[in-house]
Amino acid sequence: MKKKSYWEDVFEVTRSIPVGRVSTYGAIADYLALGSARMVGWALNHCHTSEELVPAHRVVNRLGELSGRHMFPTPTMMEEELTAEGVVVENDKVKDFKTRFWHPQEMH
DNA sequence: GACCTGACGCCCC
DNA sequence: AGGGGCGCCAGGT
Repeated sequence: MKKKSYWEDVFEVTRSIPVGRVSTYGAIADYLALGSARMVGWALNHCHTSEELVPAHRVVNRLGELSGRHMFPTPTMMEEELTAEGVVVENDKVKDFKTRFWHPQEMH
């Protein structure tokens, strides 16, 4: 069976996140049955290895916090991108995160 | 080959 | 409600 590297799956799911919506490491990990949300963060950390652009800024932790913002070229880039897409970011946290939350299950 | 760290999450106090 | 600790998988040193 052809088994793509799990980070490829993470990239695909991440790219499937609609504009203006956000997802969480835990949701993606649960959807892909990775068993650990850390693997999602780790995979996105190497998202630059993928030739396809990965909207990693749409992935936040379970609290809706931009925990990965410090890993971007600039700490404010993640917030800028989200704001540009219509997502309100307040104090490094997604406003109305509960409403903005998108689960990979929805695309199926 | 062993130990430590990491873009996290859940349980307990 | 807030803070701290343990568990998770993989990679780097």
